[in-house]
Amino acid sequence: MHDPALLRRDPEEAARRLATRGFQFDVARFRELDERRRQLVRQVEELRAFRKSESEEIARLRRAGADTAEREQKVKAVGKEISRLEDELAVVEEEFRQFLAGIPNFPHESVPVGSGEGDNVEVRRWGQPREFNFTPKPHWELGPQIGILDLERAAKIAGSRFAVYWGAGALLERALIQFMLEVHTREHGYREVLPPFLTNSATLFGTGQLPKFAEDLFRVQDHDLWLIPTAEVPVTNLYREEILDARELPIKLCAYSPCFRSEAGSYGKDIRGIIRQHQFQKVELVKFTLPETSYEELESLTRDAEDILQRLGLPYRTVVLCTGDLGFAAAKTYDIEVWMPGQQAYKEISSCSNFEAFQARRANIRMRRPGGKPEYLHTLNGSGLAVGRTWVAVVENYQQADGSIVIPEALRPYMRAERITPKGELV
RNA sequence: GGAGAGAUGGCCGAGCGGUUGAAGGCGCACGCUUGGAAAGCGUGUAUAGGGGCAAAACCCCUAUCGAGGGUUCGAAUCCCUCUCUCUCCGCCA
Repeated sequence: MHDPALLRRDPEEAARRLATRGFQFDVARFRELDERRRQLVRQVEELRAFRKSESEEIARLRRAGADTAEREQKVKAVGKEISRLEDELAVVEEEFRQFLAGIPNFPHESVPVGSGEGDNVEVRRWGQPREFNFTPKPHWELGPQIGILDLERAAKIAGSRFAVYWGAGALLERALIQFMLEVHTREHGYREVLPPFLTNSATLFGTGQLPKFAEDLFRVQDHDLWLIPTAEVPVTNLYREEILDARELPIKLCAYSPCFRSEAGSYGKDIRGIIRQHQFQKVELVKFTLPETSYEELESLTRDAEDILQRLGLPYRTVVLCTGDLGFAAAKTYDIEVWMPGQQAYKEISSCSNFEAFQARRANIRMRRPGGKPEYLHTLNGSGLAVGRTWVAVVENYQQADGSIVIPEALRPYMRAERITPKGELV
């Protein structure tokens, strides 16, 4: 959500900035709604001021014993006019609100201009993809082969885009969650939080999923409740409608949660394996920061996510998304892509974004500096990391010719094993 | 799920349908006092929208006492609906 005053000051500039990300901002429509709204507000307020003073006058006259019937009639008529205008204003305000809510965030000036994925820019690369002396298998072959991943039974009990993990596969998932949370809480300074996995629609509005992207979500029947698509949603909204003490910023939170996505409109994409699921697990990093430090914090948040891959010895590259590939609420986003040898491709495993005040304004999250007025703070988040995809990366990168999987050093304390055998056993 | 009680400013807590945006207290800020501090005294201390302005300071207006609606010339105060919290009962991991 944008500040209407800012848009009013220079709508053409706003339109120009939004055009870089492929959004057409209707300047005339904005002007019309804004004008109309302010005009109605003025009228209503003038009438209310009149009614207020007249009512006080009536009270005075009554105490003095005078007849006030005539004045009362007059004020009554004004009251009718007020409610008529109020109804009209409510319609205009709702229209204005919806119009504003549908405008995506401005890209930050450092974001490369481009029209889509192809224009994203690689900013760094870490690790050498391993040389295999055999042809590495994709996880959807290796996993079922050694009995740690079962997509057929998942389809039976839930449908496509679900997975069942057996034995060492389930443990690997659990160990990854534990490992990530431990590193972020004990070494990167995040506070762990375990939020609800269902939220109401006001919460989803705050982070920008609603009203525009309802079709990407699962909704609970007969309740105002939705399955969260990411822990970003409940965690960012923890401080909705609150004013935080600026001296306590930055606030750094991390949260494990399952994530649920309908994946409507991604029918052809990633149909094999578990890269794109209706349900997956993720450890999320969320920050609340001062406006002047949010870009530094974006850098360190991205590094915190990358650190997990480095500790696991998984090669990756980091790209900055171009204006055309940016998500609705983001001003700048880094994607971290991990090397998947079975697919011979880098695959997104984390997305780290600075939303500046865009979410804060929607969710009304503010902070106050000592002695100052409330100001909107900046919100950021990133995956640290997507657990299911990390599972895939470990399986594909650490597979051996015989079908066994070497467990990365960093995970061994959590799995109490060094290897998953070709039969899916832990040794 | 059933019955009852409640929701007021950063916090606690008053509040006859009419100068109540809201008493009082606490907290906080500034000043006086002090060698310094405490105590004491004084002053101040919500947010949003609109207007005066192109802005800031400042001034004016309007709204807000859980949310929405209603009654009334006028609602924190009366009525209705909803949400949340607490207590008891039932059910349950």
